[in-house]
Amino acid sequence: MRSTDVGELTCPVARAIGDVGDPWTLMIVRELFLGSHRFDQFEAQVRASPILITARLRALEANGIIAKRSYSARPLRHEYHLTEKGLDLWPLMVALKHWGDRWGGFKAGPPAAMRHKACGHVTALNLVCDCCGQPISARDVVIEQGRLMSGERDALMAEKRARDGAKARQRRRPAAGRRPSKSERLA
Amino acid sequence: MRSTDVGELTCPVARAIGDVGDPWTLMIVRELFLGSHRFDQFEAQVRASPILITARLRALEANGIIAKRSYSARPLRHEYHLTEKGLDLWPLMVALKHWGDRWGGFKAGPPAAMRHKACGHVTALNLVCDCCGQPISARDVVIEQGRLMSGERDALMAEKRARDGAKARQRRRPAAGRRPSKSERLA
DNA sequence: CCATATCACTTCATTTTTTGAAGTGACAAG
DNA sequence: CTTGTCACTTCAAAAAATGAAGTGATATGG
Repeated sequence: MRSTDVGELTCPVARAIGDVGDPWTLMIVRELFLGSHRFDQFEAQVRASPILITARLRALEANGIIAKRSYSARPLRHEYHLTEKGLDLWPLMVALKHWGDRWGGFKAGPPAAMRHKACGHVTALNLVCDCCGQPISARDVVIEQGRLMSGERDALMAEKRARDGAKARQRRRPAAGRRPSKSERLA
Repeated sequence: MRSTDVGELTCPVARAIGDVGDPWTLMIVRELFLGSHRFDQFEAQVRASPILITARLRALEANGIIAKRSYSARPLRHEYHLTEKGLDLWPLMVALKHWGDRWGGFKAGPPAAMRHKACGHVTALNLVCDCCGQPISARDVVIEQGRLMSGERDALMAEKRARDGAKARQRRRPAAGRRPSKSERLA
């Protein structure tokens, strides 16, 4: 399975990982939220080879996360901007920043801050329950998988068991034409 | 630059990406939050080759995100558990789930839900300002980069300009021993 | 005019990483 | 003593990434 194929799983987290769960893609999205829109800015800040940037920008565009906007007709040039789908990745960026701030080893404190326009204060990640407004973290919730998702997960484990069983059976009744084992090769 | 080297940048988001911004790593972290702890569960659910799983688990352990816990002495076997640092990735998972739920193309609604133990209700991502408690999204905040971070970013752009300038100068005063250009190769 | 610069890429040889299939070894259960 | 479980390792072949160079349209300054 390719890492881009994880998006085919019936799990929202896996779907998201399939679309944006790649380091360079995430770095480009970070750049977009920091206000970069042009190819050369991505090249300078993301520090990946141009062929990589091109490929990732095309994929992001194909997935509707960014859109090209022309800013010059002659020569034809465009900028890349986040769509609504792309802007909705903001909580993901905030979550990455929160974790990086806490565990990134910044002795002198966070290298950047987010100021809330409405109240004027510097703000940080604060996740609260949709319903009661209480702050929530991993231990405050239970995950309830729907039938589709749990069914798929059970099937994946069953498939693996079947594969492993078949492999063991074949080992005990070795057929012709297989790869010689290490001990056989050494003999 | 390697994608694992983005963690050397002075940006919390980049640091986080360097540690966990890889599809397989994210998938393993997802599994841990879904309650998987063993190698064969990762193999079945993440669907990556075992060598990949091994490499990622080792990296996660080296980074202090997971810890091995032995559950059987003979044969020696261990499970992998999230440390405090790992558990702090929960908001990241919630952010991925939120985005996947919304944009993953699930026509029949989210395949899984999070129930808040305290209030008993199904909850979803809800980011609020630390200070005033108002919901916040991308447009409600301004990013304020510290000198360290903005200085580094300016330096990166300056370096690129310098490289590009040198490249252009060399093209105009071509030296011996360089790679023949396409037109020269065709002639 | 013409050298220089900007911007958004493309090309390509070499390295690195990943895949997929098979193998290994310790042990447990029937 | 046969079958199965679990946690990996090995390896060749395929795919992806790196790093350096090249391209082409156009602007800008002298």
